[in-house]
Amino acid sequence: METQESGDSVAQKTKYNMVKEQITEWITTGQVKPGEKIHSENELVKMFGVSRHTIRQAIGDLVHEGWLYREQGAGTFCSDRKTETGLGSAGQAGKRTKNIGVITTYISDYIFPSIIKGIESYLSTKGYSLTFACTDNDIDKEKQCLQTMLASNIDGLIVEPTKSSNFNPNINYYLELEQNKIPYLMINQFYSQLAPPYIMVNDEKGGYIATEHLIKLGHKRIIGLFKTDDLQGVNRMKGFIQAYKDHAVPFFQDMIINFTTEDQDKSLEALQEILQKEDRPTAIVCYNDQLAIKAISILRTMGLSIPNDISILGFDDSFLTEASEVKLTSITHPKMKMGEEAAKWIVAAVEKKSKPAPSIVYEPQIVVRESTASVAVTKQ
Amino acid sequence: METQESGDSVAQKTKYNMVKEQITEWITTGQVKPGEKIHSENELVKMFGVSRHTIRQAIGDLVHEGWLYREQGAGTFCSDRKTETGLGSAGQAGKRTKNIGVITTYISDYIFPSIIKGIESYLSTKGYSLTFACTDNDIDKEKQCLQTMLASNIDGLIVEPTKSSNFNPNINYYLELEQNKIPYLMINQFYSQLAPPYIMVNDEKGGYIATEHLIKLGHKRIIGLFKTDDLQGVNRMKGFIQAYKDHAVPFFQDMIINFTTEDQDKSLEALQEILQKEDRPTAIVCYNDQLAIKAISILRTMGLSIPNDISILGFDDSFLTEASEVKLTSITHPKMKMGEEAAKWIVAAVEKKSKPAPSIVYEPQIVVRESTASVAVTKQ
DNA sequence: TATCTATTTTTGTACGTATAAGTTAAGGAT
DNA sequence: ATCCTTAACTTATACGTACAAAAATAGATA
Repeated sequence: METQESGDSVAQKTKYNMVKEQITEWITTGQVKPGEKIHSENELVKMFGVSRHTIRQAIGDLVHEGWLYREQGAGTFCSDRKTETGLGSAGQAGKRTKNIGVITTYISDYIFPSIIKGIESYLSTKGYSLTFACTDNDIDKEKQCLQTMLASNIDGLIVEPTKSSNFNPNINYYLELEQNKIPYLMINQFYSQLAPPYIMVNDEKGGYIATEHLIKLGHKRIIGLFKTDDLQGVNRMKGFIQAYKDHAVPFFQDMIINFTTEDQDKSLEALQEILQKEDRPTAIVCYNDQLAIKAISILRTMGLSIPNDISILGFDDSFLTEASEVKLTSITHPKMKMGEEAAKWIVAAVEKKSKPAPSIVYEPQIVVRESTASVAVTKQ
Repeated sequence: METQESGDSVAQKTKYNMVKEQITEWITTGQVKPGEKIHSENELVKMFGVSRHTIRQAIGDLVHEGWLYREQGAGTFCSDRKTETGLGSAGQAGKRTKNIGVITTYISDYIFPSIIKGIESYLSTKGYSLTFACTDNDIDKEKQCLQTMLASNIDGLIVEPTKSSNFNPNINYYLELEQNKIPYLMINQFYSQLAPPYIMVNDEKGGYIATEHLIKLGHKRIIGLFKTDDLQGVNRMKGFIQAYKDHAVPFFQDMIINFTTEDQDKSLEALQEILQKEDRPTAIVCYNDQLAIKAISILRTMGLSIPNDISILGFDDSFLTEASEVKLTSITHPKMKMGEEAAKWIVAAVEKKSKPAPSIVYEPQIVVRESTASVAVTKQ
């Protein structure tokens, strides 16, 4: 054996160390840039004339040291490891909390539990814990939530924006997150002032296909109930109006009833009034299933039958669509899947600081059940 | 239909992950203390019946995560990574996280969002953050949740026990909490092996008054559907039987249909069978509103009218009681209030370590709606 | 007793093989 | 052109083997 001297703080002359040195050289000399793919394991096996096991050991080390990251089935990539050069060697000292914050507008409401379940189920498989807060759609409470999140040491944040259609006074907290290099992701809606990464549903299209469905069934007087303090409601309303336009159905301003978090009940009163008029509408598009269920309850007390007298349609395709006797036609929302993908996104952003990972927009679909029918059946 | 599945994957069931879990368990439960040597690789090979490669992969991961360190020729040792958690209680330099952990069995299910909302709303007023995890009523996942909680620095823990009627193998984690002077509180149910502080509903009384209500309406053949893997279901069943006894109504064993988390659907099939018999029951007591709604759906398909042909009754007085066309008679559950009081209790326990603060038992009440009626109206 | 030596134990490096699981891209059907 | 299936590619897991290097142990010797 001849490996005696060699001064050695230069890392022992093991094969896997030589591979490591070569790969780090590629990175430090810029031959491989952040985000770029390096050679596959099999290629490296041939290049270095060593076994795959040795290559994997080298790459595994470099992943732990922050030089590279791997994606099963895709390849091994160079990471943008400028942030934590110190932590890599320090090791122990770094507080590896593995903690993701989640802020939603509501919790007890019907689709949020599914979203959170999706987030939680993914995070738990990755050993992350989930710190949760909700704003009750109140911007003061959002500020408080953001402060709490910043005080605890979260590695990433998933936010559902509060009152996204209004100006948001808490933008500076999000900028603070950016400064601290804490990635964040918005779901369902986003603050246009920020241009953040987001995962959401194409709500405008949802509103469009919902309304189009009714128009194609022959309806001409369709009422829309929309929430206007978040972008989901505003976008659904946009699609609603667009469908009217595209199909050349006469549209009047009083076919839309707007409401906000604070005056939700008044919208139902307004609906009741309109239904008592002479030429009452033949269909209703509701902001979501929850509102639709309430509307159905009112329709019942008024002695109107669904869908014979009037068609009604909700959003989010929640379990409520099946709870009522008349199964509710609705527009899909990924819910749990959205939660999972949001969690996946944020973990990826936390672990490999380089990857931008694009925003996601889900295309909604209509699920036709019993609550909508052709206007032909009704008296018209 | 509802896209439920796919939520599981308990940290992926790879062999090396199982080895990792076992070793981290030794550490978190204090069976191996910092500086102590763990079993050698060859011993672990025999213990787990896996190859040395697999053992090395598991240990390698744990070394990178900071749980262990290795010394060639000497062995593998537990590292003293308690620097952070230890400091937390010591209070040095005051990084008061003010963090409360919450573990529930479910999240998307109907009453849990309300409980969590109650907890969150109180904690936020006190400046605490909430770290959340759920077990899906699976003891393996409960173990994982407890590990994650112990790894992050929580000041207190609120737990809804998983499968509380069975023996629980994770007791040692709760004992570890006690050793670390981290207060915890159980809600809805509790592990009798532990005698912990708890906040729950008198479920036996709930089962009793529910059944008594039906008996007083003249029903004599009342079916009970109860979940038997948690104490809530078992206690409700106890009350059910007691009511039969006290009112001297003939009781037969086949008047009870039992089910567990895993075979919930079979109970509904069993119900359907019984309903097709000659002397079919005139009333049904359901474990909770969720099950009652499903049962109602079955009754509808069988052409049975509620409450004329059959009375039905649920538990928890959830929003589901109002969602259906026939409003559901149910037994109250404090839900959000329970969450608030649990949060209040745990914050008090964290801030003034002296106060024991007694356990709380809520007395349930019956809310009579339209789904139960006197047997006189029916044919009998 | 103290010290050196040989043996054993334990981790480290390195090779081989096989199968599973995820991603991507090409090709075919609609 | 669009959607779906298939195949090829890539990483992930898991089994096996062998030998090297460092430390601990036991035994022999001074």
